[in-house]
Amino acid sequence: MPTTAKPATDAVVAPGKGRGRRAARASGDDRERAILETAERLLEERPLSEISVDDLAKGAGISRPSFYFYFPSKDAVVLTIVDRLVAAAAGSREEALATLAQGEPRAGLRRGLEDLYAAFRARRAVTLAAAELRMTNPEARELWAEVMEGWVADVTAVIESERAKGAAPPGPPAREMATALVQMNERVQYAAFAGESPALEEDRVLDVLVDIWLRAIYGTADPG
Amino acid sequence: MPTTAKPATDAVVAPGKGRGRRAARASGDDRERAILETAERLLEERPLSEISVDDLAKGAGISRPSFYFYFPSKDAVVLTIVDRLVAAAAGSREEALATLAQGEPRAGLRRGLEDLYAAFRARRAVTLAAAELRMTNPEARELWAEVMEGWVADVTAVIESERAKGAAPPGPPAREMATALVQMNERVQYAAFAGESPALEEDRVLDVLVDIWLRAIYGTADPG
DNA sequence: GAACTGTATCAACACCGTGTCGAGTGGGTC
DNA sequence: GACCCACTCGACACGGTGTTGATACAGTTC
Repeated sequence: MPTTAKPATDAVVAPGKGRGRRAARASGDDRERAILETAERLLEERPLSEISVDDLAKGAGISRPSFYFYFPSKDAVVLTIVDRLVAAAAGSREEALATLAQGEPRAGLRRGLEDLYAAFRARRAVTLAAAELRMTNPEARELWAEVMEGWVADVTAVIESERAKGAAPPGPPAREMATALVQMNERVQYAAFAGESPALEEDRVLDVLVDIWLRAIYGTADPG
Repeated sequence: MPTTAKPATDAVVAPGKGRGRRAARASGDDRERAILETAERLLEERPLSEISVDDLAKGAGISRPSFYFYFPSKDAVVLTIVDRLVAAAAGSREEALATLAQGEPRAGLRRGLEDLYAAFRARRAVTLAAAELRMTNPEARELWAEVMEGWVADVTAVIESERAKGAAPPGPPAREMATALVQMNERVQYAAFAGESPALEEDRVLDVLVDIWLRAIYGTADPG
C-alpha cells in the first residue's frame, strides 16, 4: 500500500481551502478560477519569476489589491495549481503500482513510469514553475518533498519485494537505490521539459529511464 | 580527450574579466576580493535569494553604489565564484578520466566520481547557490550547461570504449545513458547537500551512485 | 423599505530592493 | 598646479510587494 506521509499536509492539499480565499462562496469563484487560469496561461509564455501579481490580476480582470482578496501571494496561486497536478498524478501512481508489482517487470515498470511522465509532461509549464518555486518557497519544498517521499516509499517496497522473491539480486539498501532512481527521473524529466542543452529527447526519456531502472534493480535490461 | 565545447565561453570563464570590474588595477582589488568573500560567507548562512546587494556591500565595507563599481549585479558575483569552482572541478575531471579508462572499472569509476563529489561538497554553499541562480539567470544556465556537456561527453566516450572492448554489453545509445547518469548524480548530490527530505546520507552518496553506474553500464555491480 | 451583514472592489500608501547619475575626493604624474 | 583616473556615495527613479480604509452592492431580517 502506498504511503501517504504526514497528516499535517491535509490542510495544504485540500482543494479550495488553506491556500485559497478567506471564506466566500458567491460569484467570486469565477475570479478565483480566472486567476488560476491566467497563471497557467502565463506560465506557458514565461517563467514564474517574470510574472507579477499585477499580471495575474490584470489577466483576471481585477486590480492588484483585489487579487489579495483571493490569494495571499503569487506563490499561493502556483502552489494551488501544483497541489492539483500532484493530486492528479497521485491517481496514476496507485494504478501504476498495481500493474507493476505482478507480471513482467519491464512492461510493468514502463507502464508505471509512463503514467507519471505523461501527467507531468501534459502540464510542463506547471511542472517547471514548481521546480522554480521550490528554490525559494519552503511550502513548495515541503509539498514536493512529500510527493518524492511517496514515490520513494513505493519503489522501495517494490525493490524489496522483488529481492525477496529472488527476482532481483541483492544490492545497496532498497531505499537508497529507490531515492537515487526517483531523483534521476525527476532531473531527467525536468531537463527534457525545459529543453536543457544536454538532455534527452522527450520521446527517448522513458526508454532510457526504464532501461537504467531495470539494470539497477535486476542487473539486466531484460529480466525474466 | 575531454571536450571543452564552444569557445564563446572563454570571455565568460576568464578569471577577472567580463564579469568583474570595468577596468582598474589599484588597491580596489582588495574590495573586489572582499565582496567575493562576503558572498561566500553569507551563502553559508542563507540562500542567495535572501542576500541583497546591500548585504554584500556592507560586508565588504562599502556603500551600495560602490558595489556597482566592482560588479554589475549580485548575480555576477555568484557567477564569478561559480566560474572558479567549476574551473577547479575541471582539474579533477582530467585526472579522474585518466584513472578511470584503464584498470578496474569499479575502483576507477569510484575515484572519478569521488573527486567531483568532493570538489562540490567542499563548497556546498556555492553549489546550492549555483542551482538557485540557474533557475532565473540565463548566464548561469549556460555556464552549467557547458559543465554538464563536458561530463556527458566524457562519460559517453568511456561507455563507448568499454562497449567496443567488449567489457560492457550493448544498450541504449551511450550518450543518452551518459546524460541520464550525469543528471542523476547532479540531483542526488544536490539533494544530499541541501539536506532534502528524501535524500541519501552524505557518506552514502558515492556508494549508491557508483553501484547504479556500474549496473547501468556493465550490467553488474562487480565487473571485471 | 430601513438597517444590518458579509462579499467584493480599488485608490492610495508604506516599504524594500535594484540600478543610475552626478558630484565629489584624494593619490599619482607630468 | 593642473590634470587625470580610480574610487566613493547621496539622492534619485523605478518597479515590485503587501496593507489600509473607504466604498459599493447583494442578500437577509425585521
